[in-house]
Amino acid sequence: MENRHEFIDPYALLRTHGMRATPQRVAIAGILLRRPMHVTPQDVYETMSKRFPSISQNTIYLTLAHFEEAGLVHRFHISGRTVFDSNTARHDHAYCRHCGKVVDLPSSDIEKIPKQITSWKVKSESRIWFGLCPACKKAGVIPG
Amino acid sequence: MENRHEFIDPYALLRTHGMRATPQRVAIAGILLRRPMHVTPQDVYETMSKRFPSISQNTIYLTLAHFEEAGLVHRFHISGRTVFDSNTARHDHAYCRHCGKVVDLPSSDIEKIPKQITSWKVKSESRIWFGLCPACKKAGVIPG
DNA sequence: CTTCGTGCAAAGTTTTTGCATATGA
DNA sequence: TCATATGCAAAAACTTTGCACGAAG
Repeated sequence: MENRHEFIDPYALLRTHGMRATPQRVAIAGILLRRPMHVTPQDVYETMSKRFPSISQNTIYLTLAHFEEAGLVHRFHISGRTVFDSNTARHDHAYCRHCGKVVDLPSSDIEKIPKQITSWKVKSESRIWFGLCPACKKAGVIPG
Repeated sequence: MENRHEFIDPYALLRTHGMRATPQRVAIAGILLRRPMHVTPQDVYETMSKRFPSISQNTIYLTLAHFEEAGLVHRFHISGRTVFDSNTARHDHAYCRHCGKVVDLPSSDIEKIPKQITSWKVKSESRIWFGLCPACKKAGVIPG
């Protein structure tokens, strides 16, 4: 979160962003504070269910949306899946078509906005490389 | 389809790609042959339903998958939606966060594959610019 | 005490699957 | 004829919504 890899107290982080620090949120923040930094809502739900067996999907989605709004995570989409990324700095991604692994890459050189959309209000840009990660490549997997 | 803007006989196109030319497929090919070139499965379903009231989602999905496999269209994802693109040449996209409009852009300069993924088998790359199209920008819309 | 978060349950979307019938080549 | 497409129906996966209770501040 916020690209800090050192320890951050989830409770304090929530409070400084004006969010109530419930046990569920502290736990979700704890997940997002560590690597891997790319999780789907389902990933979070499964992890959280171990510690909070009665937690609801609703709580996961609402909490992730709050975190996003507070700027603590970024939401993006790869291959139809929603992914939350605790690395909020501008960067590109590589995505393994077989195992779904996501890897951060430095952002491409900033290029000027294409002339076709100079009349747009451009907010962001995303670049994704698709392929097979070394493990899946080695396994000879032939993805769809 | 195949970046041809001139008229192409959907029937012949299907046959030359080894696909049976059913009325449904001919009609779907007809949709994809014209602009706008970006459609979701739901778009296709709604359009097709007018002419084939009993057509099923199943047929839409299977047909689009066949077209994709034949190389007649490309499938990609923007903001969590599946989009089929009849422009199969390499290119980038701009996406309006408010109205969902998709615009083709020339592809970015081909850059060398990032060194972090030189051990991957890279298959493709996608770049999307997000923002507000001129109409939505003018309307003062403030998207999420 | 008051607001906000949570759990529960239901519904909405999108996509996939299974199978019997229909049809193009 | 016969492999393949289609329609129908159900299921699966993901996400959103509404509401009453409970907990944080």
